[in-house]
Amino acid sequence: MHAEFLLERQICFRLYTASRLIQQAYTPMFSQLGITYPQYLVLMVLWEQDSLPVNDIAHRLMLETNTVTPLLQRMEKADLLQRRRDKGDKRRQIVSLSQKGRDLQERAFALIPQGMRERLSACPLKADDYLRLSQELDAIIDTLK
Amino acid sequence: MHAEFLLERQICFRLYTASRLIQQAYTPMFSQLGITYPQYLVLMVLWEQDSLPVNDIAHRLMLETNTVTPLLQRMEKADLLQRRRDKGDKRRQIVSLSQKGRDLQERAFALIPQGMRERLSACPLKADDYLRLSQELDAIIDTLK
DNA sequence: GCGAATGATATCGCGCACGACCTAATGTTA
DNA sequence: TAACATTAGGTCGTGCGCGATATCATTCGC
Repeated sequence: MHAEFLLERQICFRLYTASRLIQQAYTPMFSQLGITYPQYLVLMVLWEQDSLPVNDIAHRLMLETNTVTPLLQRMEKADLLQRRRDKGDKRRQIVSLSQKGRDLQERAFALIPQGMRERLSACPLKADDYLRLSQELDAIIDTLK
Repeated sequence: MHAEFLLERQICFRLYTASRLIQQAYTPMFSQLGITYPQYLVLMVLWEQDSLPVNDIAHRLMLETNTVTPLLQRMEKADLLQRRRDKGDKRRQIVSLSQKGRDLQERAFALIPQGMRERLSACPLKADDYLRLSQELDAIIDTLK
């Protein structure tokens, strides 16, 4: 078996697996909030800046609009946000948080970081390691995007 | 905004994004082979050891059988493998590569590692960085699994 | 000012992931 | 060996991701 064949499996398979397991670790917390991980990402964007067009949300999450549109539709049905046509440019849909969506921020603050810290407390990585890891992932992301 | 709220987003969002972008980078190569990334992972397992029960494949990929079963069914329909009942334990399905599945290994050897090396050639990370990255991802995976 | 190009969003189809639940075969134990 | 627990695998429903394509508003070139 070619060595690089295995190495290539190492990085890609580990990224894929780590990403899945992190999402699984989040799931119980999100269930309490009545949302999913991608929905949480959308909320993070809107908590930082409300009333954005679909494209802006998609770009910030590096997702396609054909992923984000149905996501937003489900979130609108769950009364987490509203969508309305831009008066100036009628192609645009402006997405804004509902009161329920805004209220979720505090509950998420209380649950998520604490929950993840506990879930990862047995992990030997230190703050420095996480920082370098972030930067290395950014390098990969910048290369591929 | 709480610092740890952002940090937590850093790691998890980056893992999620890097994993997606890597899969996107693979997609054109897999299209040439007529498979998908998860199907490639199954093939990697079977190329290493053929004729495994469903559970073994699921465990090696850290997936649930309710993910793997439909995956294997699609692969069987595509004539990449066969499934047959174990004579000894009739609960078990033994999964074996077809000739087409075996033949794919060489074509994958020729395409995938080379293709990914080119795709990531602009990435500043060196061999050492990838090795440490692998180990750090393993630490996260071991903690969460 | 009008047709073509561009841009923003939506729709459709397919293949994962996974929680919840089901079925059948095998083990286990009294 | 009858009763119960466990194990292997499967079905179903839902929510992503994303390639391909459609729709409609805006802008651009002439």
